[in-house]
This record gives sequence, structure tokens and C-alpha cells, in this order.
Amino acid sequence: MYQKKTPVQLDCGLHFFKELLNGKWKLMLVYYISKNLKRPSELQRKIPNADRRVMDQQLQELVLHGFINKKTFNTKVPKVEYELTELGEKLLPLILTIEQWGEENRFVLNKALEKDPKFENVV
Amino acid sequence: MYQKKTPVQLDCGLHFFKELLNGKWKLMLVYYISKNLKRPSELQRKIPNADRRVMDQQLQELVLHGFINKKTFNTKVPKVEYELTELGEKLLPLILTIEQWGEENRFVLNKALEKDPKFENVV
DNA sequence: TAGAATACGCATAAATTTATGCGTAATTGT
DNA sequence: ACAATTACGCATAAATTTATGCGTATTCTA
Repeated sequence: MYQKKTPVQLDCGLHFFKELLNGKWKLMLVYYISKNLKRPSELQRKIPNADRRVMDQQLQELVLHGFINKKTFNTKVPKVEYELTELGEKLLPLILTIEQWGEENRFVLNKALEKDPKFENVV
Repeated sequence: MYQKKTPVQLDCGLHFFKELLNGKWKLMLVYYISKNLKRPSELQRKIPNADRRVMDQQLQELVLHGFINKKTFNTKVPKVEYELTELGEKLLPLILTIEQWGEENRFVLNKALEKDPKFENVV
């Protein structure tokens, strides 16, 4: 397992958000779980670009950090469901705000990406 | 200069935020510039943990992406000032919301970090 | 009874971001 | 004259995150 080497900065609230929620799919996962897509396979179908193992890892971290709970059912076919914790619920308004900001400014943000040579092969 | 190789996902607004504002100090920089710390040296003093060259790079990207403007004064000692653009102003409420969320949940978020073995040497 | 679906996992490679070594130049204050 | 300040920049190393090769196991379905 990877361990961080560089001390983290936690002077202000922004850093907590960054350290805990920076993962590629984390915010989307919390969002979709709040929309009642609870099962790994459902989430997988909803976010097909996310590799299963990457998604798993991000879900594990969300559980470890207390944003979601994982319920395992010992049915014949093992079944897993996720649900938001209280902390996850508190995160939701932020996600909606960010999402809304992104959609409202999609046009200009897209232009921003397009004029960045770093993105020229991928956007 | 580095160029991305993996296609970016822009299905939802969350991705724009991630692609454009993921940098280690970007949100803090926008925040402090909004607080009238306009000059590089002022920002440097406010965020001493940020290496000058890393900070410079992040500022350059913020300019390129249209969140801030850079004004260069051709005075005897060259002087530089940053200011928020309209897009930067629109970003500000998000930053404040995230910051507030982080501070309100600082205790529990800190615990989350502490129980993550990945952070055990650095938090 | 073969194939699809469900879930979990280790080791490593590749991509990406962040840090740092080493420099340049002009001006101000002492 | 000399240290301190302001600003800019290239090349690479190091840290961190994301992706992928290769596997295990069980159960339902056609």
C-alpha cells in the first residue's frame, strides 16, 4: 500500500476537501449513491469509463473516510450496497453546487480547456 | 511541457471543476487574491509552504484558464498584480462553501485522515 | 453445462502532479 | 559595495494517482 511522504497542509478547510475528495470519481460516486444507485454493478454501469478496480479503490476510500457505508448481504449471491453517512449527506450540497457551477459555465470552461495546449490531444 | 494522454471525461459539471481547479494551491490562490493579496510576493508570504515555482505555475494556469488576470506594470522595479476575472468571481462562492464545510467538519475530517494508514506519517 | 453476473484482490506499469537544483536580471535599502 | 527583494525560467527528479495484467470464487440463466 502506498504511503504519503510529504506532510499534508491542513491550515484551512479547503485542504480537507482536497485531501479527502480529490479522487477521479469520488464526487460522482457520492452523487449517484445519493440518487439510489447503491450497488457496485449499478454504479459501474452508470460510470462505464471508470475501471472497476479504480472505482473499487475510490469506494473503499470513501468508506474508510466515513462518507459512505458499505452493507454486505450474506445472501446466496453475495450482495453489496452503499449508502451515504451523515458526513456524506453533508457533502451533498457541495457536490450539487459544484455540478451546477460546472454546467452553468460549461461553455466558457470548455473554451478554457481548449486553449490549454496541455489538453490539446484529449479534449 | 507536459501533455495529457488520457482523454478527459466531461460528461458532468464536476469534471470541469476537477480538471481545471485540482491544483494544490489554486483555490487558496483565488481566495487570497479575492482578499486583495494581489502581488506574487504577498501571496508567497501568505502561503509560505507553497514553493515559488509551483505557485507560479498554478498562477499561470489560473490565468490561462481565465480565472484571474495578470497585470504587469513597467515601473522601475517590475511589478505584477493579479485580479479575479468574472469567471473567478463566479468561482468564489464555491470556494467559500467548500472552506466553510471543511471548517465546520474539521474535527471529523481530521479523524478520517488519522485512521487512514496512507496518511500515518504525515498528519 | 457454458456463459453472464456478482464481488474481491495483488502486483506493477503508466500517467500526472508536485518539488527542486541551478540560473538570470534589475532595483532598493544600508 | 553588499545583502535583500522582485520576477522569470528550464530541466529533471520525486511523489502521487490512475490504469491494467492476471486471478479467484460463487450463483443464476439460457
